[in-house]
Amino acid sequence: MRIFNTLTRQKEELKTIKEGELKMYACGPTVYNFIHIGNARPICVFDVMRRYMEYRGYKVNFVQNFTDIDDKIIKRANDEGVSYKEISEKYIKEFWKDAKGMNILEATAHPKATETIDEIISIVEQLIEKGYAYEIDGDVYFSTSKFDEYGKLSHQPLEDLESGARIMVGEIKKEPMDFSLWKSAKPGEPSWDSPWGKGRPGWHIECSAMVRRYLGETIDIHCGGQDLVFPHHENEIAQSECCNGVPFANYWMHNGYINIDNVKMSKSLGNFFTVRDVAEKYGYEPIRYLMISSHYRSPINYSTDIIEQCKSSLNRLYTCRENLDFAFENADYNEKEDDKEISDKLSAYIDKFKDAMDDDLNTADAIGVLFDLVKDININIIDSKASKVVCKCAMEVFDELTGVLGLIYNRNSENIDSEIEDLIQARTAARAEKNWKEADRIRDELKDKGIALEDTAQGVKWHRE
RNA sequence: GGCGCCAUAGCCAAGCGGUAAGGCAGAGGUCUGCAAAACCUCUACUCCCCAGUUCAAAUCUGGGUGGCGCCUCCA
Repeated sequence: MRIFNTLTRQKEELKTIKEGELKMYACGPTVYNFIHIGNARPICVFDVMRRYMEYRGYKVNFVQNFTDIDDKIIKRANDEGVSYKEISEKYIKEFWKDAKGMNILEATAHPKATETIDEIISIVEQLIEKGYAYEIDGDVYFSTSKFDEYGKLSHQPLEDLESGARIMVGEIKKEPMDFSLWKSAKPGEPSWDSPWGKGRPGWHIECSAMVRRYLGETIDIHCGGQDLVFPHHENEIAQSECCNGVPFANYWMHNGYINIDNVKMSKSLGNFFTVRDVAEKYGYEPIRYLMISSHYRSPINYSTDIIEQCKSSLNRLYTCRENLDFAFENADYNEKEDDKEISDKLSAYIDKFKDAMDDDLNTADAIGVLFDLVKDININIIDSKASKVVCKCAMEVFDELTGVLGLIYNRNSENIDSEIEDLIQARTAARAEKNWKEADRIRDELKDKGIALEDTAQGVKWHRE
């Protein structure tokens, strides 16, 4: 497998530290609001990465954090007159509702910043001890000029970064690019005891601490959105490598943005759509589909048009899978002469799929393979009355590939109500009598109940809309 | 100013040196009592423009044009 490494700006063969094992970390959301679809991108993309690596036989140790203490959370808590914890817990719960909706698998661990305070303090102490950090009135800063390699991820020398640096009001630090490791508590703010008095962690240090605690000093892949390259990931490297004296992450994967009218979607710009709102209108499945329908490093321009197209595309996949079930039920058990030939042909799609995924997680190409498979299934299985053996094989290949992408997960497998069953039977009877008017009336009635019917040579097929 | 990215049909999107995948939408047809689904055919002589390299370029090089991002919290 080759992946594009932001550190070297090229595609590299992925070699994990320990053969057959993968340690990956992805920066998670700051939980002060519902997630927007820009946040959904890394969540979906790296979920696919994790699924694919597991599919390829890796034991994946995947950690994704929650930033549950931060200026924005505190502000929101103050605005609503509740504790910061009420805010963070509420939005972690909402996060999971959306994540489950998008078929995101739980990572190995989902640590919270506030539960990693001791590890954070330990790293800050070590950084001060080694001369990389300094304390001023209860605040602790990292001294960027002490780390020669600062800027290696964003490929920007420190001097260039400095020219654009700003100093926030109230910050007292030695140099403009120095960043906060520990913030002293202002009156009324939540705080933790530390060697520098009461305070709370800076943003960047959390990830360094959670990586070290849950994955160790060096990990295989660190993932996140492109907007985290600088300063967040740059700072994580500085902290971790200065503290631990070993490389922090061997590979860095960064996903592209979701744009609105070609402009980056972000909470600060206010041009965002929450996952919840989009899901309520179109369902969660098209959101996931959208995220993996183009290469993870390319920008995606979001619009209602696009999400509707995704929904239609997904329908083709769902229909195929349903037809496959129907074909299997109605197939005869007898094996046929060309069964093996068809099965081998179907299996060939797996290799094509892997080729696409091995090339820097080319999910767009992989989806293309999936649609080729669908066409093949439609022609050679569903329309050709294939044997049960072949139907089964097609189902396995289909489920295997869609499973890696996490697609096709909300299938209606629940039993049909007896009332609806009666209606379908009544309609079948009407059709037998060529009473088309009554048959169509029942079909319309079922449609109103959300049940769509299809008359096939093998009988009536139904699905929920 | 520094560092990058992108430009492929009406829309979305692969391809990254060997003669334009796939999906959505649209048109016609097959099947059907009518539908639906599926299938078949059609929909980019060409990949923003101009040079160059090459037997061969959407793919490489140079120069334009247009759009975007990071350098401030952000996925």
